Amino acid sequence: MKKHEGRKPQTGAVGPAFLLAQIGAYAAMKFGERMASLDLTPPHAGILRAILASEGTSQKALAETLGIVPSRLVELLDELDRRGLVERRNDEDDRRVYALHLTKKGASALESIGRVGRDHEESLLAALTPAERETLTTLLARVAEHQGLHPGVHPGYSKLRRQRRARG
Amino acid sequence: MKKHEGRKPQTGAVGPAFLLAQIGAYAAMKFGERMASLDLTPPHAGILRAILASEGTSQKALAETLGIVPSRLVELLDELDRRGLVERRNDEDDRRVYALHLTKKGASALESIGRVGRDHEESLLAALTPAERETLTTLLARVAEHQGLHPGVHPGYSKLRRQRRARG
DNA sequence: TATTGTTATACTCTATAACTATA
DNA sequence: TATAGTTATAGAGTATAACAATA
Repeated sequence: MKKHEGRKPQTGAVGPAFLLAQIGAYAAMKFGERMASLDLTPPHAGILRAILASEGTSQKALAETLGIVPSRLVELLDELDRRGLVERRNDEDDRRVYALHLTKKGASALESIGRVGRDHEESLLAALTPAERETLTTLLARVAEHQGLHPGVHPGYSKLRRQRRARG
Repeated sequence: MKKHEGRKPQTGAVGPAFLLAQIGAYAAMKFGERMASLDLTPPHAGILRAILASEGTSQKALAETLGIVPSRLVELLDELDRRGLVERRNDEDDRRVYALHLTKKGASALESIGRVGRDHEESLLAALTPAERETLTTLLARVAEHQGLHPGVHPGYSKLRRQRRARG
């Protein structure tokens, strides 16, 4: 059976770069599903984590850290605030800024998020042994670091997806 | 050594699942940038690849394969058609359907996409040795297969991102 | 005059629903 | 009556720009 005709050119659809994009999108989607069970979204999780990491931060600084635009952060915080997971405390020195804090409820939500995240991870990597997961994590961490990705900051597509189509 | 006090709760932001989502989004974004230099988008690349893999397929079948909705495929094909990369040939037997084919120009574009993809991969994995890339690819392929992801089909977020927030 | 947080608005992407022409 | 492809419309998500209060 002549084969050389039907052979497909290598278009990169099966290499590691494609696999990373494919699995990454899948992982994000699955995590979103699990977050929905807590009535939260992945961005909410990132905000709660970031506030824990630097209690008392301002919205400006937090937006900077997460790589999102302040106006968007407002709405996300509105929801967390409304549900009593975060607090916007007035800053005595500068009355323009809010100091962001986690409430008890917020800390507890963060623990639930952690559980959900571990379940998610377990399920996602079910095909691999513990040693293999270790190897994978190490390799991925090196790639992330080399690319200058900030630990714990998901590029929600914020900054970078900028350049659309070149010409019309 | 007491550990339980100062330790930050594990929220899963540094584990492999998060790294996969983070790097995956980054990889998709970077690939999109490179595709823009060809005045194409990642979905266009997927369509060209899929048509090559099954020349003469119908829009319905292609939409099914790619996991996108027919109405969306129309617009993407319109652009590729307008630019002479694909052809919609009339099917003799059933005049409702088009048989999709790659033009010479389309095949050539696909080769450019392949080059772009290899450059992309090289740049993305620059931190790893060839042997490590091999290891990474193998592990990722096993994860993808175990999760039932179709080779070469990016879940553009099509199907799955469905379930929004639970309650309002 | 510059800055923090907010509101109003616009744009992109993608899906659902209504439509046409064939079958 | 059902199906392939198309057009019209709507929704989610995110950004930009204008704004009010404070510095």
